[in-house]
Amino acid sequence: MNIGQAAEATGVSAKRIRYYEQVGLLEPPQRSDAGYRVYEARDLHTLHFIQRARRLGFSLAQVSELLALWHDQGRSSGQVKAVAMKHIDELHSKIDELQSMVDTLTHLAKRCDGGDRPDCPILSELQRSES
Amino acid sequence: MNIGQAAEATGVSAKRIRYYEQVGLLEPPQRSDAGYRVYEARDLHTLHFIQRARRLGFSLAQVSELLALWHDQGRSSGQVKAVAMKHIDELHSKIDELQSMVDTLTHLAKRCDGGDRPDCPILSELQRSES
DNA sequence: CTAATCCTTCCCACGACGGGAAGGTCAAGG
DNA sequence: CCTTGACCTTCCCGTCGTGGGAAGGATTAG
Repeated sequence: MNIGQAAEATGVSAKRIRYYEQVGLLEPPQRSDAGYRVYEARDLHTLHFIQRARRLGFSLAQVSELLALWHDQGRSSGQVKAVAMKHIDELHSKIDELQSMVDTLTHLAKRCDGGDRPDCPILSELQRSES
Repeated sequence: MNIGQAAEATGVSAKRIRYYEQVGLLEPPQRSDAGYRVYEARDLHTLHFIQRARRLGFSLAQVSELLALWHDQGRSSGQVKAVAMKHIDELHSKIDELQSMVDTLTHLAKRCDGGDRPDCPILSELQRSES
């Protein structure tokens, strides 16, 4: 199976597959006589795994940890859970940060009439001279 | 006022100030005989403005729009509000995306006992073979 | 035989900076 | 007057996770 077919089968672009190989997430696959990458079923499994972890927002570094744990028969579920919990914390922080931006902006936008006149509390807030 | 003092005064690093100038957010300031950038009060106002807009999560492109509106005497508050509302929408989308990751992960983490045994629903979910 | 479609490696770009090198400038103190 | 240290300048590289595209070889279908 060539890279294009692997991409088709997994929904991971050929570009990304090569990148994952380059950064060490994916084992370098067999090569055909012409130098084409040849993928096996287990490579597709790994790609699916990476794809799902990425959709859950894990960084490639975290995906790398998860892959290592996946392959490690001696892992404990506690190790996996720790990676997940840390990620959940990061997501919560990010959400809180974005939510506070939304709160401030929504408050300002409400006070902005949105008409043709130039007066705008949003700009007033941005140009305020105090901290 | 040199760049270091402007940085000190506004909390925007000298690196960032130069970068904002490079990408056209900030007017190139006067230069001293030796080629040092010399900042005036209005440059500091602009830096404060940029700083606040960045804290609200606007991209530099959006900050650029806001600065243009700020300087445009003929603007309407509706134009400003439109930029803000678009940004609020983007923030909401991002929050929803992150929240759905949190929901999935929290659900999985709850079912993972976190002990020493290797069985882990998080890994099981990631390696699932169906879509 | 040729044309289309694959594949390869390579470099460039994004956004929004930070780090650090190499070199010029300025102010204070000996 | 000279040195030292703190400042400033430009320049290039790295981040993170890709996408785009060029140049060139391989394969396949007609």
